[in-house]
Amino acid sequence: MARPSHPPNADSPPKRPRLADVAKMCGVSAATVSRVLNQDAKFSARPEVRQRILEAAATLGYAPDLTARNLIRGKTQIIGVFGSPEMQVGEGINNDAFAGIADAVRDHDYDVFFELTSHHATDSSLPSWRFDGAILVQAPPATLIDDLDHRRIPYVTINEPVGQPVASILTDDVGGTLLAMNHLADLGHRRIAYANAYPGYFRHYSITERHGTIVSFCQEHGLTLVPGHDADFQDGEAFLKNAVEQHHATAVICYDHRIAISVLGASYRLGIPVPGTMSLLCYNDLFPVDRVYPAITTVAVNAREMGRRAARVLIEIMDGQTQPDDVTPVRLDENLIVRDSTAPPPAN
Amino acid sequence: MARPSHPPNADSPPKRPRLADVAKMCGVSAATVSRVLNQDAKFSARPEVRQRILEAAATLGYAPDLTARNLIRGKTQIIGVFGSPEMQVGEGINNDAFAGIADAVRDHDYDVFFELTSHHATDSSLPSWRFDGAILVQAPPATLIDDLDHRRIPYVTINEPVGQPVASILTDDVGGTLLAMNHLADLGHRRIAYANAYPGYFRHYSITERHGTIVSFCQEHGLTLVPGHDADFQDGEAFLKNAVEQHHATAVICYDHRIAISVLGASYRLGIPVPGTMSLLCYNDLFPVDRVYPAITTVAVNAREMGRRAARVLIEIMDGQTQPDDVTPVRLDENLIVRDSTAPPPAN
DNA sequence: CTGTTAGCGCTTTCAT
DNA sequence: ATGAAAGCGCTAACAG
Repeated sequence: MARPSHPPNADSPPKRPRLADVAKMCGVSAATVSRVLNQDAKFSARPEVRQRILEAAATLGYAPDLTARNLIRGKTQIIGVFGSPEMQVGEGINNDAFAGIADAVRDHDYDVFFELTSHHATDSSLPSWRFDGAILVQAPPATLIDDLDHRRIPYVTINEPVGQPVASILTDDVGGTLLAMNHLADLGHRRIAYANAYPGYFRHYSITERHGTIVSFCQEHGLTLVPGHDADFQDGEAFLKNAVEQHHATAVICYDHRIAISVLGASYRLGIPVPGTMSLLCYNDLFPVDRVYPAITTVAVNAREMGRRAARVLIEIMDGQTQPDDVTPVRLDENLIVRDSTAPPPAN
Repeated sequence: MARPSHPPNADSPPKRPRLADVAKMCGVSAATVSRVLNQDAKFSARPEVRQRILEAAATLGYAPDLTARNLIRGKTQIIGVFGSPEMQVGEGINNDAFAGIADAVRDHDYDVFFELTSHHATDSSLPSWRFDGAILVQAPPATLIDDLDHRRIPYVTINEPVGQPVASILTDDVGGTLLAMNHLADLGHRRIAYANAYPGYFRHYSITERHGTIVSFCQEHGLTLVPGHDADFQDGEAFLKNAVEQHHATAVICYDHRIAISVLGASYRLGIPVPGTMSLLCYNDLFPVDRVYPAITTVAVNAREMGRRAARVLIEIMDGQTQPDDVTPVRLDENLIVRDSTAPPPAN
């Protein structure tokens, strides 16, 4: 049983109505229809004609072909958002960054699209699309960057210093790490462990920045960074057996919230009280760090603000309000949010 | 230090090179350039000419204007993905659904874009763009659906039965709920509590389906569903005080993983052993249900497969391989994943 | 092998 | 107040 509107042997392939169809139906020219439908300001049509056009358009179900409109206008009013091929939209801070982009764009006449299919079988990296601007979230493929440069499409980068963007928004991981380390040092911790990134994580400057800052802080302040800090994170229990049981760390810093949750789960399995025996702290103030028990102290990356800033700068440039003279990389502060998982080390 | 490529006082606004520019530079026609650059199969150019064209294009930094190409080809090869205005891309099962869409599209000549800015200040709901097809993930605004119908753009819906899609992919919440209930009943639970959705959640058919199925299962099997099951979820501790401490439920089902995490955290604060005193079970097999302690038993919605199926069907229809005769709503099975948070009720 | 020509569907002067 | 006409940049017949 076929749908009435779509007979299988359709003599008339359901073709979308054109501007000319509406014009013909009303006995006016296409130009007039265009002007009426676009509510052209400096133009008034006879009410009777206007009415006829509106009705005809509705009857036919006319909708303009945006491809044609974009061609003649020379722009699409679309901002493309791109990430690395491995990137998950819901992963880590990305979701917040997107929300920030949406915040900034809300009152402007732009649409924002995120590409879901980063890696293509096809050769060309840019999609069959024309963007007026782009936002790059975390290391997109080099070919994409080349393509953007090539096509003279302005772009800003979030959380990744690549290409020749018109602006670049980063987060101050060094500063955030210092907040965390000072917090632990102030509490009296002297033996620290660091649960580094998962091996599967794509390389990111935050990995080296966080680790490097922790290492140097410990050196400068005479703290002990127990072995294992430079290995990829594999498993919560193995990590704690080494770091806490064997090397007596009293505080564990995790590269991100996911690792922290795994470590916290492992602490229960091994019977290590948190924060009694071991304090726990991680980067990324994301679900579910504030809902687990104990709630986890975190270094918060303000990803939403990063998204906002990025989109705002890009829009200013696209609207011609700003010249992309120099790329001034913005570094946003990170915050320390102290919760229940950090406390002074055990007395013994 | 200004960028060499972008002198601040540019007399020549950096205009993108056109096909004609390349043609002129090579002393050939635009058509020839087009054919060479598009690697037209049934066409061979003199190697010398081809070489000249390639070089000229590279020199000028030529990239085709996709808007024009799309106009003449009459299609964009783009699939748009839309969600409700409130929807977060990283929220719940969305991320998996997107991954599934990407899976399916990978080997096809389509690009997929997700709209990040659902609610516009402008009147028109569809962006200034032309899609060849669309995938709707969770109740998009009615105006969008009208627009799609209007523009004769085929679309499929995921997890939301709306509009007149060419296909519709749903999940079998009734079946999943029965798996969960039977599991608890088999373990010997007789007093069940249900932590329903947060008030902020946008309405979704799963809310009524899950709740309704639990209610009727309890009735039919003589189980007690303790009070509070029809109220919005507010707070883990308040919920447990009522459900477990006051009404002696031995098992708690949560509408989703987020609520389950809150309830689990509250169980620690209130000193209620899980699963010793109270079993815990939730929908959505998402981070971090398998990493917390105890790992949570879940009803898994296969969102990735939903995304795959949706995209696959849509592509088949867009490629003309399938006629959208009747919309046969697909209902995908849910799975029960038993972990450590469910056990027989206490003996007393 | 390659150039010429005719549009794709719409917007926008320039006339009337 | 409205129509005619000229493209936007590219591609695809159709010639040669």
